[in-house]
Amino acid sequence: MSISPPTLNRLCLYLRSLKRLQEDGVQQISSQKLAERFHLSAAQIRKDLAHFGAFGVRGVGYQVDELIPTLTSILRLDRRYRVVVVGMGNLGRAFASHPGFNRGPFVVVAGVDSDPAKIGETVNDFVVRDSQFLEEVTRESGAEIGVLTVPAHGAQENYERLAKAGVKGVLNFAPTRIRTIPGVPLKDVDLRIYLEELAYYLPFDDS
Amino acid sequence: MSISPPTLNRLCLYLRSLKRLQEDGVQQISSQKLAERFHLSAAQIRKDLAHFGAFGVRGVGYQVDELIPTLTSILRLDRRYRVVVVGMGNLGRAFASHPGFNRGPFVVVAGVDSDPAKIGETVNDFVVRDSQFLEEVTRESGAEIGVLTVPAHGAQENYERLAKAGVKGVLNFAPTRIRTIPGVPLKDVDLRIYLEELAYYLPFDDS
DNA sequence: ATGACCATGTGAAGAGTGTCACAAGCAGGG
DNA sequence: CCCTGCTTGTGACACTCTTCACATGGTCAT
Repeated sequence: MSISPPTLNRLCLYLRSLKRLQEDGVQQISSQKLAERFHLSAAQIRKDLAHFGAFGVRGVGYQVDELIPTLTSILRLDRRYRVVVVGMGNLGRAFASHPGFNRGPFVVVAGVDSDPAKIGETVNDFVVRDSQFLEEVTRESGAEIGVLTVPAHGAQENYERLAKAGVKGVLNFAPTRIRTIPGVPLKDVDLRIYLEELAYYLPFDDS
Repeated sequence: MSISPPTLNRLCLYLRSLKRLQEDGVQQISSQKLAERFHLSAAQIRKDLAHFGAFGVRGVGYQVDELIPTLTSILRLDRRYRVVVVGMGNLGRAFASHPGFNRGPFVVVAGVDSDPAKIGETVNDFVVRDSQFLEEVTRESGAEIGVLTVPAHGAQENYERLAKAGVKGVLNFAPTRIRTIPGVPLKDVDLRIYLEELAYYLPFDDS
C-alpha cells in the first residue's frame, strides 16, 4: 500500500496531534474536534484514515489509544532507526542533541566532521569522528539513515559514500541537487528556500 | 500577480541554479540543459518562467545575466530582510552563524533566549538578549522576520509577541500548529516530520 | 425495543498541478 | 534572401488532490 506524499505528511501530523491529546488524557475524539484543535480539515482526516481501513466508530469518533499504534505501524515508526550525521556544525549538533530527534524512533548514533577542531568532541552519546572514516563509522554504528549537514560542494560525494556504506536513506540539508542512486531515497530540506518562500508572502510595503 | 506554492519553490531553485551557472561563467542556457544539470523538468521551467513574460530567446535559450535579476525581483529578494531568532539553541545558532543565511537578502540582526547561560553570549554580530525583552529587541533591531526555534509549548506565545512587535512573517521550527494572525504569515518547518517521511520510503527489510 | 442523534466512510464533483506535443519565431549559413 | 535547425511559449490533456454532501451504521436515552 502506497501513500502519496501530502497524505504521508498529514498522517505524521495526525500522529503527533493524537499523542498530544493522549498526554492531555483525551480518550476519544471526532474528526471535527481534531480538525478544530489542530487547524486541519475534518473530511481530509477521515479520508486519509479510511484509506487504511475503518478505524473510527460511527456516532462516536476515533479511540486515541487505538489509533496511535495503528498510525505508528502504518508509518513504520514502530522500530528504531539509527542515524549518522555528516557535518557536526550547528545544524548537525541540533540533530544530535535535540531531544525531539533523539527520543522516539530516531537515534543519532554517530557523527563525523572534517574540521580537526570538532573531531574528538563528545556531542551526545558519541564522539565525533574524522569524515575520512565515514564508511567505517557508518558500518560500525549500523546506521540506516544519513543526515547531510555539510556545505553544498561536499554533498554529492558524501551521499555516495553513505550509500556505499549501507545507509538506506539520506536527509540532505545542503543547498544542492543530488543525483540519487536507486534504492537510496533522498529527501531535500532547504532552509534558505523556506526563508525565501516566507519573504514572498510578507505583506508588501514600500519601506 | 500571485505564484502558487510549488511554483514559488521551483523559482527559488531556478535562481540558485542560475547563480551557480553564473559562477561557472555560463552566459546562456536552454531549458533542456538547465533541466539536465539540476534534475528538473524542461517544460516545467519554461512554463514557470513564461508565467511572468517572455524572458527567453527562441532558438537560443535564456540569458543567465538577465534572468537572475528578473527572478530576484519577482521573488522580492532585491532587498534586505532583517531577521530575529527566538531561541538560541543549536538550531537558532545555525541560522545566526551560517553564512548561507547571513549572506544575501537575509541578515540575522538579533537573537533572544530564556536560558541565563546563553544571555550575553556573542553569536554573530549581536549579543543574545533575554527573551523577556523580545518586543524591545525586535523593535530596536527593526526585524521584519522572526524565526522560532523554541520548544513547542512556547511557540504560540512567541509568535504573538513577534506579531505585536511588528514582525511581518514568522518561520516556525517548533513541532506545533500555531494559530495565525491575519497579516503575519507563518511557515512551518518540521524537521522531525522530514525524518519520518524519509523513514517511510526506506527500502523495506526484516532486520 | 425503539427512535433521535451523531460521526464515520465514501462516491462524485471541483480545483489545481504537471506533462506533452506542436506551432511560433529567431539565429546563422549558404 | 531563403532555408535549416534549434528552442521557446502555449493550448490541450491527464492526473492527482481536495472538498462537499449524504447514506450508512453505530450509541444512548427513554
